[in-house]
Amino acid sequence: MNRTGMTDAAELLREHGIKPSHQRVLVLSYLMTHPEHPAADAIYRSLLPEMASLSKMTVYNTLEILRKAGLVRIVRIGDPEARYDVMTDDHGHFKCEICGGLSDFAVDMRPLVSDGLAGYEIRERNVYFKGICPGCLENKTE
Amino acid sequence: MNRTGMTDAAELLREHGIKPSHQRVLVLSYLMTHPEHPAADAIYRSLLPEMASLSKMTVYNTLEILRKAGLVRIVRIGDPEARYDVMTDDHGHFKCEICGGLSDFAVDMRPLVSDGLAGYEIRERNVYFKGICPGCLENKTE
DNA sequence: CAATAATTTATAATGATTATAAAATTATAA
DNA sequence: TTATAATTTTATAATCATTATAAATTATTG
Repeated sequence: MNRTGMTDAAELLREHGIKPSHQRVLVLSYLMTHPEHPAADAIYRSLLPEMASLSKMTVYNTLEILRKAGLVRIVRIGDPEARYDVMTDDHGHFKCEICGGLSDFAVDMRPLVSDGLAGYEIRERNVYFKGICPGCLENKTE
Repeated sequence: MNRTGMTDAAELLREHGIKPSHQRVLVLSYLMTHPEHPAADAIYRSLLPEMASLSKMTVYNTLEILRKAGLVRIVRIGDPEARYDVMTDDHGHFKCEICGGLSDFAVDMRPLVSDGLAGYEIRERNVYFKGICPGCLENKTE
């Protein structure tokens, strides 16, 4: 056991039956330490300095493996590109329509379960709001 | 005033300052009468028999105009393609991971507003669940 | 009707993602 | 260890929804 993001990620991969290759550990630990929900391309570009041989295809492959294992979730709000979110407790996403920024907010999803879904097997609950973030609101009034 | 979907759509467009061209009325009334949240291409293909000259570009243009006017909302869950939803009261979307079907369910979004969003201007609230619909659950156990 | 603006259309371009297969790495067995 | 097989990574090309552009059509106004 170790306190660095790196080995935590490796352990997490092993726990989910995924071989912790160098590239996979890089991708997962990047997601674990970057809460801004990066897109595949952003992850790729950020890791390139650390690993020049990295291919974007590997990033896509890894993200798909992580998604299937339930370790990450895809956040798709408005933009054409998918953004990735390490699975933690239920939380909502706020997308600013001006700066495009994506932030988390706490949300209790239990009261959402409605009678309209009797007979459905719910596997994932997502909440996202759109609007304007405090920073952009400030710029508008200036 | 008239009871057909057609003229209702035309009126709705006028109320929102959008000139109700034949193609725009077709697209909007199609959305109003088809609750399955069709994608742009599905709308296009469905309307082609009615209007052979229709271009897919017009469908995209119209959907963007409707979205800007707040008449429709984009639903993007998992798939690469956007699906469109006429704006009604707040409701959630359930996406079946097996058949891909999209259905609505009632949801009260008011209790969702969390203290974490103080200072944010919320313009749109979305809730979507993923899982397996009753039909696909039945097929699995057979 | 003529002139101008708005809308629609056809076509090409973009860009994120996926498919494919070759190369490299890692695991397995002799 | 060495050969072989399996897995993973990589490079390249293909796909597909969407957007850009500009020409053609339609509507509007003087």
